[in-house]
Amino acid sequence: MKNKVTISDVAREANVSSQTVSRVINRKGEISDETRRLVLEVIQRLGYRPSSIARGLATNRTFTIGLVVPDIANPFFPEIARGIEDFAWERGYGVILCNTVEDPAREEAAIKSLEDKRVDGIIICSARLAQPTLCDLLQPHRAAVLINRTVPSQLAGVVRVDDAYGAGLAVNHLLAHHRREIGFIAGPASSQSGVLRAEGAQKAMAEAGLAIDSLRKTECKPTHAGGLAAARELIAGHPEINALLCYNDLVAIGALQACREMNLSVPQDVAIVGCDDTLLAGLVQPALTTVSVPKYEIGAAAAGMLFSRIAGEAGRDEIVYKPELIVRQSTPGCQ
Amino acid sequence: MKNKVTISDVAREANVSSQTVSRVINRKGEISDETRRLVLEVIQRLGYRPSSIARGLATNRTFTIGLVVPDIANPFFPEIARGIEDFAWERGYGVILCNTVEDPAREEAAIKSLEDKRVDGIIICSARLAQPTLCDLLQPHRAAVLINRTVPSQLAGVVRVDDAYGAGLAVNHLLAHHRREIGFIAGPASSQSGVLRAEGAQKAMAEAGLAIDSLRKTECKPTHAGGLAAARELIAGHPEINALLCYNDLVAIGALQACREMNLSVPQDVAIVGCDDTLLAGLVQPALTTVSVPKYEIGAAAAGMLFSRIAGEAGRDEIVYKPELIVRQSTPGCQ
DNA sequence: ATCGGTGCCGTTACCGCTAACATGAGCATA
DNA sequence: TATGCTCATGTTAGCGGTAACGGCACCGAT
Repeated sequence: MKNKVTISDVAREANVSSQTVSRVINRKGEISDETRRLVLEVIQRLGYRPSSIARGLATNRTFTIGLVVPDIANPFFPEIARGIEDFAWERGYGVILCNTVEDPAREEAAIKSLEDKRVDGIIICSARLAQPTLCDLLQPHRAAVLINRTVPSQLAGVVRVDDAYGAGLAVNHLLAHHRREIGFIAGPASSQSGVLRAEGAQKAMAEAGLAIDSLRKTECKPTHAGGLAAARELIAGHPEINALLCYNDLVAIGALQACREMNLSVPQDVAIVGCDDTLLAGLVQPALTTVSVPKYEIGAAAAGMLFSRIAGEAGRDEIVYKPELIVRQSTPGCQ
Repeated sequence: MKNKVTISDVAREANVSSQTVSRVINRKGEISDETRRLVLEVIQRLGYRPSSIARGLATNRTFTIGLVVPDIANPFFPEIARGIEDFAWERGYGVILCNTVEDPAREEAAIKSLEDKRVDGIIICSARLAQPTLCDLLQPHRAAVLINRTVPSQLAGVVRVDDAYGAGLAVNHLLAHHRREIGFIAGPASSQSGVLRAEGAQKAMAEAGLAIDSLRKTECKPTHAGGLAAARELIAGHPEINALLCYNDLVAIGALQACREMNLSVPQDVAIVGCDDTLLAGLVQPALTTVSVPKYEIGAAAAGMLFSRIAGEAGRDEIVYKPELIVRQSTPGCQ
């Protein structure tokens, strides 16, 4: 690596002050065409690239945002990340990616480390931290947006899916096909989405005149393996179950596998509903009925909201997407 | 956002010089226990967090690396990204993620923007740029590692899969089951992996005494849709085809769908082999025979190599993983 | 008494850039 | 001629840290 060309090198070579060079780069203030051309030529010739870190120190802006996700290998998140990154890229922003691997300590450390890096804002997907901790961590950031997690709006904007509604859609679909013994594999207890979906499901059950505790519920890791284990256990404990509502598609696919192992056919013996409509859902056999959410759009919306907040503009501080039920082969009613 | 606490604030409050505070933070030089305790207490009390950007300017190190991938939404990359991020995280490094969306101009711009951000090193997955351009872009970086792309070793380390070998495995498997009319859906022409796999496949064909041009080859985007379109076309043009070797699992799943549309049964009429062994491969129906590569390990190895190069240590500058053929239901021979 | 070491800490200068103010030329106006 | 404006550029002083060096007290050895 050669020594980097600095702005003073350019200034010296072009025989102007470095302030003039700075003005040319940032298109600020008045510059004669002649000087501008000269400076640009020298920049080109020397291959000068301004240090965004020095600039960041001087301006207190880094043109970088932080993105915190539980696990980018979970197919729910890459599309969101794409939505965010595309939006940010167009505006000249970079994105620092942090995985928390479902570990609250790492989540906390990640948010702090982004603070150290002086990012202009952060987006946290599916935060798992307790509310007071989360608020404390959000506080020092210039701007923040949460995805699928709520928090007082002066601390962060929120982009979320109406999880309760989505769960209601799924439950009503199952009830309509006479599946009343519904098991709910709820994902991590720390997931707000999981909690809201449980509430939505229970509400739908209640509205159908069923006892609220008629929903068999269990927790699990939001992975294929987690779903497999949870489904085995839930079905073993409640053999009457004829439908499973799952935290996400991965969990649902784990449940699918559990059914296969137990010689239960899907959807005849057990109907299965996933969540998120990831690529997987349409590809497994039987194809998964799932509650679909617009992942890329959520990412883009979150980025948009973050930039508004960075700019200090007052805008909407909550965007709610209505999910949609995609009926496929893992539940009855698919023609 | 409150004003950030600076090192001078801490110094003033603790009644020492900021240099002393710096020494405490960085565990450099000799500090009396008493002073250390005092300083740490003040840091704690004031909630001081050193600005890594100011530090970066002073030390010329940012503790940040760049990661360039074609598309994080392609299931091949998130696991690699996880391998990299985990490794980096443990060493106190952050990762800036850039998607190129298969656009060479964006790839180029991304590599330059990472240079501007003064990352300590970059990892580029599946670079699609032409060799001279790529080399020019690598040059100014302190350290670089490429995944599945080769380049002179003083410019970058390389972690790759032996693609030719993997393609050979797949072809030999097909030939062993009397599939000689093999179509190859090669992915983007700019993908070095695609090119190497084609060579490996052709070599295996030749070794079996078949004409080298007996491999029907076509290009496509590395996506589900790309595979679907390419398979339709290839099969329509060559109805004798009884096996398809695909660029990756997504493409293979597209091909699977094309076969379904054309009423060709898999594997009886057409055998299909994917590549990468992503989560999808085991979940689709029929489950996909695929050439498996250790994605997480590749990511971790690339990060390890990058840190060695950042530290200026001479180490191995090429690591090659041998892929493995996972036989599932989309080809004959799965019991 | 002098010297050299070492433990502890402060001072100064700079990293590469920009904000804010200063300067000076040229020109129209009073 | 003096005044005030605009335009184009230079100068100064940081942003928040660290590197490099310097200073001083205290100690044992000569």
